[in-house]
Amino acid sequence: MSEAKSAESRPYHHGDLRRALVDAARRLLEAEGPSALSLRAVAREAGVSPAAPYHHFKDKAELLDAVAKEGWEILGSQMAEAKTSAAGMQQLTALGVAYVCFARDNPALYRVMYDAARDKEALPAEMQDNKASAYCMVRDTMVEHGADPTEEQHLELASAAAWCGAHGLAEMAGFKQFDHLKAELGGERPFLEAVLSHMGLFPKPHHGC
Amino acid sequence: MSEAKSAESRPYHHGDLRRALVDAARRLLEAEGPSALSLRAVAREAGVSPAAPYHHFKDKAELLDAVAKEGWEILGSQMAEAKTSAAGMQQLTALGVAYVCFARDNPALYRVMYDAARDKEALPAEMQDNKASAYCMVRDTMVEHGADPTEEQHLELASAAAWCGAHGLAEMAGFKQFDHLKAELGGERPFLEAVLSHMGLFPKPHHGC
DNA sequence: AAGATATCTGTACAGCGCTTAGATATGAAT
DNA sequence: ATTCATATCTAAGCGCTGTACAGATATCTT
Repeated sequence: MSEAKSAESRPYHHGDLRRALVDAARRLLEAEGPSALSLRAVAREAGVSPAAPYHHFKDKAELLDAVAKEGWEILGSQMAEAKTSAAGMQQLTALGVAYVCFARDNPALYRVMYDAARDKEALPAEMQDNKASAYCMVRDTMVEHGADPTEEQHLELASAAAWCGAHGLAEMAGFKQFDHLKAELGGERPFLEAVLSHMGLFPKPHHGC
Repeated sequence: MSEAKSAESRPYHHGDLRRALVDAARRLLEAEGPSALSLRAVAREAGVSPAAPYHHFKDKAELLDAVAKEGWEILGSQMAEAKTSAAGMQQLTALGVAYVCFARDNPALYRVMYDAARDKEALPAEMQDNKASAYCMVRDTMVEHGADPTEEQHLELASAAAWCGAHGLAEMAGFKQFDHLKAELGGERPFLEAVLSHMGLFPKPHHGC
């Protein structure tokens, strides 16, 4: 777990402590969960004093923002990859599956991503970009496959609804209490796809019924 | 804000400190938000020493569990009331609206309710009861209005999907970043109902399309 | 009246986020 | 090469947190 360049001589100036801190944070996050993510623990993991991070981040929240930003980046790229590996209308389903799978496979990171968005008037610019690009992929894919791009309001509504549904499912998928349901429905992927499909969001983004 | 029976003589034994602590916690939660909910602050608000709560709760999490349990209780009763004030298929919509409205009007409490459920193998029995009763209302209402009660799997799926959708929407409704969308769609209720209805969950819980 | 028990206080400890003052290394200008 | 401004780090410390423990005080049982 520990970095610190194996005890001996780390130069006084780290080189790229900012990067090292974000990496340390993600390492801790994966290993110990979100509750272990204290600024001091991150500094420890990176092998520096507890005050060092304050030269690279205004406070703890700003460090977590940097972690969250990388999360949105990864999620975006995974969604993009999922989209190319499907065709036609199923691209939307693929996006939804990719979204929820990401949340399931990186529960701690996923929580940091949304915690960073809570109680904030606006997101830091770079994080907003990464998040928006993931969000727009849903919208764009809807347009590419039948949705009317001139019906702006309906399009926004459909995207928002899809996003809400995916997020809700993503959160529930992380709850142990849903395990019995997942089991009943035969494994996680079927559960996931079943709910997504039942939501009627991804396979049928058009109006009417 | 402060309790403490107005400075002078509170008897050494409180009478019902457990109740007082939960009330103090909910008061703090509403006034200062979830981040202000420290055990010490709750004890202060109730006018007792920082160690006193440990005679009524094993740790902080158990106090929050008690708060969360009351949250599920309130949510359940509000959903029940909403159901009676609607008829036919619209009862499901009413349930969804009531759910999301509760989350919007009690964002801090809503967060405590779900935080208490995170990373737990199983919920404390009483909380589980309150939560399950809210969950079952959705299921029951579906059965009352057209869903086939013998198709157990599909029913579970529909309920789970509805729950996921409502939770996702509830969370998003609490995010400031969605304000512009809400505004565009003309106020919060229309946004809420529009998304719920678009999700196709509540108004049409039956199969097929 | 006396003792067992439940409830509360006081004190303490380690860990937290964050601030400040001072040490050390780097890069630019001379 | 020397000097100096600046960037980056450490050490120490403040007030907060959750929690443990010993002892005080009230209530209950007999």
